[in-house]
Amino acid sequence: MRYSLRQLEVFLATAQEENITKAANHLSMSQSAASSALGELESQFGIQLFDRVGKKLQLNTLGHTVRPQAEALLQQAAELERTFNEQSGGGDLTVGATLTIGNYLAVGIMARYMEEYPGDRVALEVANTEMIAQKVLNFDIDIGLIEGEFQHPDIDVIPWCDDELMVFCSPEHAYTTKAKLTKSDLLKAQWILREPGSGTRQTFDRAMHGILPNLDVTLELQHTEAIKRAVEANLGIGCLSKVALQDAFARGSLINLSVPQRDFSRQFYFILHKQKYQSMAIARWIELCREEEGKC
DNA sequence: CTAAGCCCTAGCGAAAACTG
DNA sequence: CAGTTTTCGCTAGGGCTTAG
Repeated sequence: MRYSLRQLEVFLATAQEENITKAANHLSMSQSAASSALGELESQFGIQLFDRVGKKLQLNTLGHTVRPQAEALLQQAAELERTFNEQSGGGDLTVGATLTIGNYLAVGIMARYMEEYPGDRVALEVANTEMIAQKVLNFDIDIGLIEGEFQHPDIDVIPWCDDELMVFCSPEHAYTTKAKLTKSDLLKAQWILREPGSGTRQTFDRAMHGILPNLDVTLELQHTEAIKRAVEANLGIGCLSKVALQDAFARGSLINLSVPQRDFSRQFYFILHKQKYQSMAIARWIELCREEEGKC
């Protein structure tokens, strides 16, 4: 073997940081050792994996090509190591999720995962779809959980479960007496919604096709809990995913309103880097998500 | 089979070289 | 000049070879 796993670690850390010093810190080694490990790997095969542009190390075409393979190889090596250690658990996992999924679904799944594999850590990063996808592409996270459509040539998008937005109001609101809301009810209402660009808002806008510009949006908030509080205070009516509302409906602090003529359905998806090695940890995580599907 | 010696590799710190 | 990478000399540890 003309290269070592350590050299690959240095290569990947450098690819991620675009900086040998930071990569060395990341790996808890001296900068010179990292530099020589990378230099060794390149000189061993007479290749260059980075373009040295001034002070920056930028991944070149060859570097981009081998990065996913190196990533996969190290993942497998880590798994093999775990097997040697007779810890047949899942392994550490970094999950990215959008706000709704992160707050209402992912935490429960994390708890089950960590209960199953007490030694393993799961890190959860909550961000918008765009950020999650970027982190998947950069191998920063192992798997992304997103709401709404997404497409990228390097990303596999796998449907997870169906979701639905629900319109709701406070128990004191005049609409609680209505069996169903009509178009004019929707137009007369004061809306409290998620901010534009969020997956929830995308679905809402799509559902309100035709009357969207005429809706009275009084408040746009980035947090689902804040929206629920505002609606509870009877500042207007809201529209959020059913997973965020089940508790409040059960308690009676919020009331579900029927809007039969509008399609509020959507889907949650897994997103994975096409070239990333599918570790046992990822496979188990997906399994647990599928088992949790009933709660969506 | 074991122990001693040799060699190789990875890592470190310091200094040089390079760039913006 | 400051920040970063590369190079150099040195050390420690591990693995391989060989003599007994």
